[in-house]
Amino acid sequence: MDGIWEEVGKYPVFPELVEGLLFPYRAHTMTAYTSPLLRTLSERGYIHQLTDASGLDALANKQIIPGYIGFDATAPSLHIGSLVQIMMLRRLQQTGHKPIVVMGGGTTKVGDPSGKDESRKMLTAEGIQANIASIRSAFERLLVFGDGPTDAVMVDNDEWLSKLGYVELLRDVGPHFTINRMLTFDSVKLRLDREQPLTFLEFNYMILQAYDFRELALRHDCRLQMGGSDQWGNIINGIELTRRMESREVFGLTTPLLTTADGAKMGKTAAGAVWLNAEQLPGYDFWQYWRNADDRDVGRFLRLFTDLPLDEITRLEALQGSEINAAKIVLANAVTKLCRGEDAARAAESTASATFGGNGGGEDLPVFTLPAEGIALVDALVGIGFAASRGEAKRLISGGGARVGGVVIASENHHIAGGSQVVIASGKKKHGVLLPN
RNA sequence: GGACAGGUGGCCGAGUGGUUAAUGGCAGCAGACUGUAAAUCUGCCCGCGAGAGCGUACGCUGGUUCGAAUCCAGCCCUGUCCA
Repeated sequence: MDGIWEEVGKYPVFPELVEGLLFPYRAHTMTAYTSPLLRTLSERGYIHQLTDASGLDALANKQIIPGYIGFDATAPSLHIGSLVQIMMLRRLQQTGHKPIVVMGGGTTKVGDPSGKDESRKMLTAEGIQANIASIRSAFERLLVFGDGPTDAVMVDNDEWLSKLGYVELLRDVGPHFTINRMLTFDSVKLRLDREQPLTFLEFNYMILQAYDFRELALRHDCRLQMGGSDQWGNIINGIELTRRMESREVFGLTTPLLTTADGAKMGKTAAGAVWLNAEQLPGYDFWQYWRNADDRDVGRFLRLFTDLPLDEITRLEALQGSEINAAKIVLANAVTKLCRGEDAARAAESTASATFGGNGGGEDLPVFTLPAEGIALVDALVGIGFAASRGEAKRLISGGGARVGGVVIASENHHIAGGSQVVIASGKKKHGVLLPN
C-alpha cells in the first residue's frame, strides 16, 4: 500500500487525482464518485480508505459487485461495534449489489490479533458454531437473503479453511508472503513493541484471511472486501494474494474507526457491550444507548445507522441545545426498529417517555418480583441488576443514588413494603419495576 | 538448554517484612450543575456484616517469621539476549 496513499490531515489522498484537481482530493467528499454505491457510502461516512477509488467506481457502474465482510464468531451476538459493517452490507444491497456475509468459523479458531494486545482464549469448534447460529438472526433483519442476483448470502469460512492441508497451504500461499512484511503489520508490531506474546497461531491469521478473499473471488466472483480500519492490512493481503494467485483484480475498502465523540470505543457501556441480539440486551437498554448519544455524534450516527434521507438528517443534526434530544429520539427509534423490529422500538419509546416524563414506569422496564412480605431495598437493587453485590447496593444508597417511587432513600436498611407495584431507580437513568406476584 | 528481566485489583502502574484491602492514573457507579448530552467539581469503587469485625486477594505450591505482595525453595507462564 505504500506509495498508493499519502496522508493529508487524517484522510487518505489519491495521488493520481490530486494532480488533476489542484487540491487534495479527500475520500470523504463525494463529488468524485459517479456510482450510487460509492456516492452513498461516501455521503454517509463509511469510507476511510479505498484501494482504487476510480476503478471501483467504474466497476460499480458496470456490474453487480459481490462484496464481503468477515465477522468473528467469538460471542453469541455481534455488538454495535459491528453494526457499521453490517450497515455497509445493507448499503451495498440497497445500491444494487450483492452482500456476502462471511462468518469466521475457521478464522475464529485462530483468532485475529488485530487491535488486541493479548491473545484471547481459544474457543471450541462447537462453541463457534453455536455463536454463528445465534449471530445469524441479526443479519436477517438488515439484509435480504435469497438466491437472486443481489440477494445476500452467508458463508462460513470453516468450509474451506478446515480442509486446507498444511504443506499444500505452505506451498500455494507461503511464497506470496514475506516474514519481513508480515512483521511490519500493526497487529504484529503492537505485540512486539509491547513485548507481549504473539503466538504462531495468531500470526497466521492474516494468511487465512487473505486466503478467504481469494476463495471468495473464485467461488462467488467476489470483487470487494470491506472492514474496519484495523482490517486494512488484512484486506490488502487478500487483494495481493488474489492478484498473484489468480490474476484477478479485487478491491478493498475500510470504514473509519468508530469512536464516540468523547473518544471511547463504540458499543461499550458499563453493563458491557451493546449487543444486537435481544437475548443479550433488552430492547429498552438498546434504545437507551442511542437516546443517550453524545450531541456531537447524532448526525454521524443517523447517517451510518439509519436509512433516513440525508436532508432530513442535516435538519435534525442542526438542532440546537436541548432540541437535539428530539433527534436522539428519532435516532433511537430508527436504529431500534432496524435491529430489533418496530414493536421493540415503540415499546422502548413509550416506556422511556413514561419513565422520564414523570409518573411511574412503562412495561418495558426490567422487572423483579416483590414478595408479599416486602423486600429489603438492597436485595431489590441486587435482584433487579442495578448492583452487583449488596455492598455495592449500600454504597449506591449512601451516595444518594437510590430511589423508591421517585423518592431518594437514605437508609441502607430501607424495607420496601409488599403488596403494590413500585418503581425503583439507580440514579436518574436506570429504572425498574417491583411487581407483586 | 543457559543468562537476565518480569507475572500486583477491569486495564495501566506504584509498592521490596508490619502503619498495605494494597499510592496514583484510566475505565466504571452515584451526587451537584444540566437537556436522559458534553465539560467541570464532589463522593464511591473485593465480598459478607447494622456495627466492632470477619473472609478472601498481589502467577502456583510449600517454607522462614509473632507478622509476607514484600524474604527463601520448587514449579508454571511471559519477554529479551545467547545456544
